[in-house]
Amino acid sequence: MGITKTELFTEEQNRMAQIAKALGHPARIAIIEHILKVNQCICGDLVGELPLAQPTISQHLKELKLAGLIKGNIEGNSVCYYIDEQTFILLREYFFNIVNKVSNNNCC
Amino acid sequence: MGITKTELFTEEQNRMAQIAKALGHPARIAIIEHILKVNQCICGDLVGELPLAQPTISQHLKELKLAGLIKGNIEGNSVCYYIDEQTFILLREYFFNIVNKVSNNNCC
DNA sequence: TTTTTATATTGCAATATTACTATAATATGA
DNA sequence: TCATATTATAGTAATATTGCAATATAAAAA
Repeated sequence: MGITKTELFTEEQNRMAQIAKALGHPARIAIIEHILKVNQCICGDLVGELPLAQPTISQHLKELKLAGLIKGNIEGNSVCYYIDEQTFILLREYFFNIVNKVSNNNCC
Repeated sequence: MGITKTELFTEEQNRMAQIAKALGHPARIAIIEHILKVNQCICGDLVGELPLAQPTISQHLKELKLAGLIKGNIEGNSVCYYIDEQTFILLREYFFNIVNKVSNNNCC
């Protein structure tokens, strides 16, 4: 099939999966980490930084943006990409709560 | 192509992408959340809990285990799955650091 | 206006993922 | 031993992802 049965899960579960999926590629992790390092950047910077073709990087940026991990501001003929802090706060909280919960458990 | 060029990225980037990818499906998020709720469970519990067939759930469990998000102990003829805390601590730290870094930035 | 610069989109081929049925493997209980 | 219970694996079909070349779009510079 190859199709995910999203209708069978909660909105929150689908949202978290969407975010995680967007981070589920090393190029997209590398993009996030580069933006973190330089604060903000344009697609061309990443083309110089990563060993991938421009259309490939543009596509990865699109997916990161769609999942809400980055935002883009048009500045002249280029686009300034930067981190969407809110989404990473959500991730921080999510895993903070999980670790908290697990620490209180005793297991098999 | 459909093939990820893992050799072009660092070990850490590939590792983080691997973990995120494993969480990038609502069924696997649902599995993690169910294990968190009941502390530990066997595959059969999840078959009763999620609207997916047994082999599908078994496959998802395998991927979660491979990525190091859960562990499994054989107990008789069933397998007891539970959260691998260390990996979630890694995730907590990763996003904690990102939010910290972003908060200190001022952006476009 | 024409050219250059920067990014996005389209179309494609190779590969990966998802979910299932059927079946295998393994341990437990009668 | 034979049947049952539990999980895993193999095989398959439908769909998604990845990465690129070619091209389109749009703003800036000449």
